[in-house]
Amino acid sequence: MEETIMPWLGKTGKMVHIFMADKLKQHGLNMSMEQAIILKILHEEDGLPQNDMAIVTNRHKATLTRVLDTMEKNHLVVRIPDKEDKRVKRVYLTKHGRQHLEDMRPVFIEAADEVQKGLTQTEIKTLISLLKKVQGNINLKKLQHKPFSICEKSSYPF
Amino acid sequence: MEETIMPWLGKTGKMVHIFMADKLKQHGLNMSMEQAIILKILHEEDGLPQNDMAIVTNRHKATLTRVLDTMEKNHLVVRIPDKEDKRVKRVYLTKHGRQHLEDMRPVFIEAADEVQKGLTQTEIKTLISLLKKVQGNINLKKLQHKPFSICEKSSYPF
DNA sequence: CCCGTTTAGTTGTATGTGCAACTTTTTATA
DNA sequence: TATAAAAAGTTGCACATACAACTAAACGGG
Repeated sequence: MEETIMPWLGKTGKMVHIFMADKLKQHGLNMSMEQAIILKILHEEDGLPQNDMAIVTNRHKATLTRVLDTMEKNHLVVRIPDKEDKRVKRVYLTKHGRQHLEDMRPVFIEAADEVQKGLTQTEIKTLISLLKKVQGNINLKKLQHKPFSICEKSSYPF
Repeated sequence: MEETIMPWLGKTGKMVHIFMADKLKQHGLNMSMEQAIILKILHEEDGLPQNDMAIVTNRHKATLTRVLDTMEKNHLVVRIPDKEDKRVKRVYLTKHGRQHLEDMRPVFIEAADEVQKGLTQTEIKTLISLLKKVQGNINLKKLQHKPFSICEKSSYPF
């Protein structure tokens, strides 16, 4: 009666995050989930401006600055200034970053199988549909200054 | 066909977190979601050992140490050594912490209404049921050394 | 009862996170 | 066109997070 979805969404999301981060480590992939997400975003659309990446990943632009600092230090991505707009820096995958993404793929497929164990295809579709509905209700004005179609992307690897 | 629930769980959880944190700030409540969660846990069972709190909240015990440092500094909780087991510190709500919890209640109720807008009672029940099923599949060995019934608690305010 | 193992909690280190304040560049408007 | 406003990115700061290594206490098998 009184129960809301809030605690379940929050806790499940956190559990998935920890579970995936642990999977990466178990497979010897020295990479945080945050970095994995960024690799995946760039795999779908290389050369995004940092600000767009912040919106897609629901992170503050200052956070992106520092995560990208680390990733650039580790040669996973490169920042290249835009020629049209000198304020913008576009982020590109390196060959090294592409390789890491490839190495992660089987890990995430295995993880998804494990998490979805016992769920029917119908249940999976229902769950995704309900989560989409919830996302539609959440208006994050602070992060999403512009109505980007990009905002609807999944921002999670595989 | 190929689509998995992973990205939706991850992104929705993150969006809910940001949304709630922003709500707290909008209402002038100077408190992180992490601290709000801890207040709620203690409201349900005061005097938990730190290690149990780490398990309930899916956080590393070292993380708990530092969040509790901040909260104790702000007089929201107190740590009291257990008399039976001198290793254990039990955490209790202060009157100030209880007041903050009371102040947060209407904010979270408002937030839940907003997030659940357009969902029927049946859909809400279905969503929660599916999320429970998913949680059952996720075995976080690293954090949950012992089989605590407490692990199944919601660990999210209201 | 002793000694190795386990458990609770803390600390060092590195990264992730958000906010405010800042610089540089672009855009809008008077 | 000049100037104000907005936008992209960075930096200082405070807090959150995980892991490894540590201390202290409890446990357990001889």
